[in-house]
Amino acid sequence: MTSTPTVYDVAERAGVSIATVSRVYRNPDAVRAATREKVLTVARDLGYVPSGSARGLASRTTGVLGLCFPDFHDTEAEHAADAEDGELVLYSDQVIRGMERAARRHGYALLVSAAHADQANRQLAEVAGRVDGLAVLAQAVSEEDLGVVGRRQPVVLLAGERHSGYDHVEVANFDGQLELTRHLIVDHGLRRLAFAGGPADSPDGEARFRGFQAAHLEAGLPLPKEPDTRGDLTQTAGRKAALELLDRDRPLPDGLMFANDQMAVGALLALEARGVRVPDDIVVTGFDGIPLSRLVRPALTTVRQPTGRLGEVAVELLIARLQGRERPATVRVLPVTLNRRASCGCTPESTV
Amino acid sequence: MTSTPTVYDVAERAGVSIATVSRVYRNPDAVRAATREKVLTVARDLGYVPSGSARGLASRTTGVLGLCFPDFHDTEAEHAADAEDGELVLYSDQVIRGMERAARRHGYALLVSAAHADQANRQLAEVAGRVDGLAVLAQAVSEEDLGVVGRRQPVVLLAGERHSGYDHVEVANFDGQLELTRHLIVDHGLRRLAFAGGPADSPDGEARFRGFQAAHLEAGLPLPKEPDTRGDLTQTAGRKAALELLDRDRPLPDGLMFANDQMAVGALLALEARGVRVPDDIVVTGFDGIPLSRLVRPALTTVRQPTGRLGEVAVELLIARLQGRERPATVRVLPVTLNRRASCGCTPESTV
DNA sequence: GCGCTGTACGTAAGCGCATACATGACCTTG
DNA sequence: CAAGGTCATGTATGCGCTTACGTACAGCGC
Repeated sequence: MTSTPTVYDVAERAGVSIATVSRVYRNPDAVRAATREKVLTVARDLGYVPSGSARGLASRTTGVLGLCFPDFHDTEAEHAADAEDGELVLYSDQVIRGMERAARRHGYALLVSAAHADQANRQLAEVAGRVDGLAVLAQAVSEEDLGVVGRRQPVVLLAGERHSGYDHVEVANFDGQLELTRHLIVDHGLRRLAFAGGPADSPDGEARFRGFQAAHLEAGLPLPKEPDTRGDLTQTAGRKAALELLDRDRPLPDGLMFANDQMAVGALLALEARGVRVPDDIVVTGFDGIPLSRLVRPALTTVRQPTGRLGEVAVELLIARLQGRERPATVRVLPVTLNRRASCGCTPESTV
Repeated sequence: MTSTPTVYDVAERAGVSIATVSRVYRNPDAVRAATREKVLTVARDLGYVPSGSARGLASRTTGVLGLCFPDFHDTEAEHAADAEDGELVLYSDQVIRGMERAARRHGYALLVSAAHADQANRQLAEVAGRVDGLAVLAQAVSEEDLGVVGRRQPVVLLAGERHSGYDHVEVANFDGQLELTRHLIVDHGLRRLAFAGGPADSPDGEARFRGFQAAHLEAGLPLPKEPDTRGDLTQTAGRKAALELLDRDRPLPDGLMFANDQMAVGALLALEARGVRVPDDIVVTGFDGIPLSRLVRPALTTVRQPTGRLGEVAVELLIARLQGRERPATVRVLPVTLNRRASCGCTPESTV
C-alpha cells in the first residue's frame, strides 16, 4: 500500500491542473469529454479515490447523515449468542434500513452509532462532527448534548419524547392502542382487559396505555389508572407478565394487551405452557407489527407501525432542512394499522 | 443556525491558541487541568463540535469503518409495506449490528451503504473515500472496483466468493450442511432427500449443496448432481419449491432440505396448507438459524451461523491491518452449530 | 483588423484541524 | 546564579480538496 494518490498525482499524470481533476468528479459537464476520459483513465490506473475528508472540509458538507440509536443489549450479547436476540433489535434495524434507503435515494450515506450510555456525549460529538444531519432514535442522547449538536446541524428525533425546537417523528401510539382496544371491546364484546405496559419512562409505552384508557372511557367502562403490570418489553418480560396476571386476577381477564409484540409473544408461549388457549380462553394482543407477530401461532393481533417509514421520514425532514427551507420544528405522526389475526379470535388459527 | 464555531472561535474566547484547543480533545493530558476546563466550558457555550472532515484531513484517518451490502428488495419495499419484508434483511442487519458493536468497541463508527447495482462503483468510492477500512458483504461490489479500493485501504470480504489477495470471512457452509444432512441420514435413517438450492451464482448456497452431496458420498448413497430445484432464497421461493417437489417426486422424498431458513419457512407454510405433516410425513430443514426458525411451528431444524460474528471478525481483521501488522490475506471460517428441532423430528412440536 | 462573448482550463486561496517545532516560564542542580 | 531540563503553550505548516476568479483562445460580427 503505497501512499494513496491525490488530485495532484492524477493531475500531473493527466497533464491537467488539480482544478480540472476536481471538476471531473464534481461537475463533469464543465470539462471537455476528451479531458474527462483522460482524467478518469489515469485515476483508475492510479487507484485514485477522492478523500471524503478533504472534500468535506472544502465543501463544508459531508454527504452523510447520522443515526444514533440506543443499544439495548450489549451485555446480553455475550451469553446469548444463540438465544433470542435479533428480535428486539429488529426495531432499530428497520429504522436503520429505512433511513439507509432514503438517504441513498437522496445521495447521502448513513453513519450509524449505538449510544452506549457511559460515553454517549463523546460519541454523539464523534458522529455529529461527521454528518450533515442527525437522527436520534428513542432519546438515545441527553437533552443537553442535543442542545450542543442542534445548534450546529439539523437534528430530528424519532419516537420517544418530544422536545420543543426539534423535528420529531413518531407513530400514532395512542390512536393505535385506542383502536385496538376498541376492537376488543366493541367487536368482540370483551369487558375485562388487562394491560401489560413497558417501563414507566417509555413515552411510547405510556402513550399506548393512554389509548387503552381512552377506549375504556369511550365505552363507559371503569378507567384503569395504571397498567396492570409492567415489563421491559422483552419476551421474557412478557412471559413473566402473563404468568403474574394469570395468577393474580381471578376470574381471568377476557384479554391481555401488551405494550409491544415481544412481550405478547412471550406471553403466548407462557400461556401455551400453562394450557391456556388463545383466543378461546383469553385474547392476546401486541403492538408494533414485527414480522414475527405474523408467524407465531396463533398469529398475533397487533398494531402495525411503519418502522421503516420512521427512518424515511427522518431523512425527508433532514434533507428539507439542509436545503435551507426555514420552517418551525415539525412533528410528524405516522399512521398505524390494525392487524386483526388469530390471537383475538378474528381469524381461524390455521390461516397464514 | 449561525455559522458553526471552529477551533479559532473557541481559542479566542478561551484566550488560548488553537493548538491548545485541539490538544484538549486529542491529547487532554498535555494540557493543564484548569486550561482544559476553561476550553471545554467555552466549547460547550459556543456549541463547538470538532469537524470530522478537518480532523480526517489533518490526521489522515477518519475513525470510521464502512460496510457495503447488497440491497435485495428496494423495489418490493414499495408494494410490500406490510408484507414479509424484514426477514431476508435480517441477515445483513445482523452483520451491521455485529460490525457496529465491534467497531464501537474499537473506537470506530460505522458507515453503511447498500450497493444498488446501477451505480455501485460510484457509491463504493463514495464510501471508500470516507473510511479507514471497508467490509464488503456478499460480493456487493465488482472485482474491478475492489481493485481500486483495495490498494487504498484494508478491505475484507464477507461471505460470497473468495478473492485472492483479500481477507475473507465466511461461515462453514459446507461443514454445516454436511453435518445436517448426515444427521438426517444417520440419526433419522432417511434415504431420499431433496435439496432446494439458491441461485447458482450464490457461493454460499453452492457450498451448502456440496455439503449435501458429501453426506451422500459418505453414506454410500447415490450422489445428487444438482439441487432438485432452486429458488431466490425468499419465503415465496421456498413455498414454490416445496409445491414443485411435492408434485414432482413420487413417492415423496423423506426430507426437504433448503438452502436457507427463509425458503424452509415458506415451505412449512405451503406444506401446512397442503395438509402434509412435518415431520411425520416429511422432514424439513433450513440453514442460517434466523430467529424466526425457532418460532415457526414446527420449529425448524437448521444450522445456525454466527451472523453477528461475521461483522465482528470483519472489524478485527480491519483493525489488525490498520494497526499495520503486515500479513498475508487471511481466510477465517466461522464454525456453525446444528440446531435440532421439531421439523426433523428431534423435538416434540410443542417445545419452545 | 478590432472588440466582444463564451468555453475550457489554470491559479490560488482557503476549509478546520493536527502536529512538529519553537518559545518561555519555572524548576533543578552544582 | 548560570546551565540544563521539564512542562505548558504558541507558531506555522500542510493535509487534499472546492471554488471564485483569472486567463487564453476560438469564434463571431462589424
